[in-house]
Amino acid sequence: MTQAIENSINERAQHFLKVLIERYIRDGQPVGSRTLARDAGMELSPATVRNIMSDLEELGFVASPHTSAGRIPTVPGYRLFVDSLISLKPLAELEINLAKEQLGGEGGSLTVVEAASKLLSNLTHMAGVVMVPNRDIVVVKQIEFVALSETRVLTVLVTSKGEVLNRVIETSRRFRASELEEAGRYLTHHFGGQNLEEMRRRVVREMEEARHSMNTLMAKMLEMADAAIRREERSDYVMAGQTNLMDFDELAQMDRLRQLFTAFTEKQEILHLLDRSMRADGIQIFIGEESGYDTLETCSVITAPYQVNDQVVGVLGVIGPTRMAYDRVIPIVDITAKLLGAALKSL
Amino acid sequence: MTQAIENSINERAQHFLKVLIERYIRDGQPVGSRTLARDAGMELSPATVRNIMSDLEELGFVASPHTSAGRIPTVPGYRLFVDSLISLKPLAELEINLAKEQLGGEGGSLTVVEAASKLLSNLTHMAGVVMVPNRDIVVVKQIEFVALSETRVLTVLVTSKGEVLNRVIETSRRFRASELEEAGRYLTHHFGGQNLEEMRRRVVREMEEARHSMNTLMAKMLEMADAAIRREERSDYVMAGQTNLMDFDELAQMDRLRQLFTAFTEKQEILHLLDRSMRADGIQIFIGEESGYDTLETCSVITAPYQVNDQVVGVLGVIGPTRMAYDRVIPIVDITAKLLGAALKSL
DNA sequence: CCTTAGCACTCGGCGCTATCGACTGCTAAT
DNA sequence: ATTAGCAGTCGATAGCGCCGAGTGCTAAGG
Repeated sequence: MTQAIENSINERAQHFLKVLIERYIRDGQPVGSRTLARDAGMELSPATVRNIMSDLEELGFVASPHTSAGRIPTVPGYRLFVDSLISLKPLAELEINLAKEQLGGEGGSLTVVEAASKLLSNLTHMAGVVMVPNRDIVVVKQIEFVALSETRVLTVLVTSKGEVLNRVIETSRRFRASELEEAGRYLTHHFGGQNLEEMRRRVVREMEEARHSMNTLMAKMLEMADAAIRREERSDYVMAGQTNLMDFDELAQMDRLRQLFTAFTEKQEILHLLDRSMRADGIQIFIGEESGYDTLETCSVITAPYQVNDQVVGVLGVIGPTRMAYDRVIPIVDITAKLLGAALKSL
Repeated sequence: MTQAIENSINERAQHFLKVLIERYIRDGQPVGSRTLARDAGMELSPATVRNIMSDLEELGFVASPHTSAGRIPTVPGYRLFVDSLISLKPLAELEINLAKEQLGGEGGSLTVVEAASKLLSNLTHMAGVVMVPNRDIVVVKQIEFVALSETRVLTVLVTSKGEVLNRVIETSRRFRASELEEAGRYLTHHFGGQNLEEMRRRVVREMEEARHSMNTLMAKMLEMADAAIRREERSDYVMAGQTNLMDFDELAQMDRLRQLFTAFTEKQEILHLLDRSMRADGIQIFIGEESGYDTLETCSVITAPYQVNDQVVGVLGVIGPTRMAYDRVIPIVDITAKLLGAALKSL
């Protein structure tokens, strides 16, 4: 289908579309036929360009804000651009080194995920976001129980990523330290190496069995483990540089901006989007309305999954105005994903 | 000093200042002599009011944006208002019940601190903020070490609030499980019941001693405990309703707004302010420039410490434009602080 | 048939002007 | 001390004309 459209538009028109979009991304103003004729590098008069523009408009790749203004790209225009016209700009040596440095060393108290998020926002001057691995991926390494008081037990789940999930649980009966210890050993042995999802399923099943066999200790322990898992059920993300978005004219209207920032704190919509693009492989680009969320109407989102040992463990990306320097941002997202994967592996 | 100024301004003028501020807070527009004469309820002509206004302006309590506009309150004007003129509006029964409800039950997955923050922002339509207890106050209850791998040990610090601070630490040598266990028991016995600050000091001292006595195990354990404490060195806050601030005209300029939101994510300035007001007792009000931070120039901050068992454990508050309904917000902050204290006690 | 010059037309942006309305400050009378 | 009256200030709004950028269309030329 896209093929059909692409065919219906000749080489020259595509070239003009490309130049137009590049120019618009730079200046942010509608591009007129005169400017375009000059920029395109072909010896064509503005009048001819006007005819081409008319065709492009007919096909829906460009539009004009009003009769006597130049043309600006539409969403399908951007789409065609990023899919087949764009020439990506490789990162400068300097930038790559900077990136490696920031993700490599134990950058102060920042986690590597936070560092990646900041890195994205710094390099792009937009908002950077990194989704942290969720329970489908996180593998349980160890389970411990620690008695806090007569009726309160702390459940500690240690994951393969060195993260620690903990939860305080009220219990109806009192446990001896040795009981807790044994339970921890048992569960670690039993569930170690499974991801949270698998573990959750097994725990539920065994809870059933334990109930029948009237093994109170084990039933209670399973219940506690279950509670600790539930807490981490939903995945989460780390964001940086939101305020960068305030500098873009296209987001200067308060209501838009407010919607956007509300979405950032509510998190669900963004999470859905990130989740979707984790399942797909490779770089994903959502331009304006394509994402399907009203709040992102005037924004584009560029994402890339990152992997450790050939397994996708999360996704990161950048959020900015539809009019963004795709040629620069795409490589940035791409490389950051690779570097983050490498950094995580080395942990 | 304040007394002197207050004396220099007679009862009637104060009344007019009060009415002016109330009116300005409602409408957001400069108040003219005609309106004020009507609102004040005294049988005085606009001309007389103008004379009074002139006096108030001379004293610096009001100012006019330009020659032919009415008057608006200055920071000293607001100060006098909140200090001695204001008539606080008690919360409606309904609102109090709502508040109790939201802070009482285990509101879903929200911590009570998050709930309080949201409550503040909902009731005031501004930004709510709750600072969580820091290491001066948090008391250590228990210390545990869990071996993760040959060279990595998880340090778990359990606090009196049921919070769990943990940190993964690289070690140079390998420990047996029994060693870790014993170390945990020893440290718990030794440092349990102390707050983080005390504990930190002792740990540092004992680290010195241990080094001399060449007790490697103990030295290493102390070092790990120290690392875990350091991580929690800085206090933190939870914020809600930041986006509410986008609706206020006085914050509609992007650069202001950006500064403000940057301050929210950077956190230090806000933390300083909150920290200051935790040391003071009772409700604190910072009007505009009074806070001492440029970013809060057009904002006011109202804070109240909250306590558990007669000991102040944290502080909460509201951030909004200088022109806010102080008469409503002050009681809201006050009551929320009390309710949060109560809610924490019941945990 | 594609390209191009020419031309009429559109429309946003800018600056200028006039008007209106809400105030003030001052003065003089009560 | 209070007040009416009055001149004056200033922001906000609307109207007007002009400029410039850019378009679409038409007709002529390669």
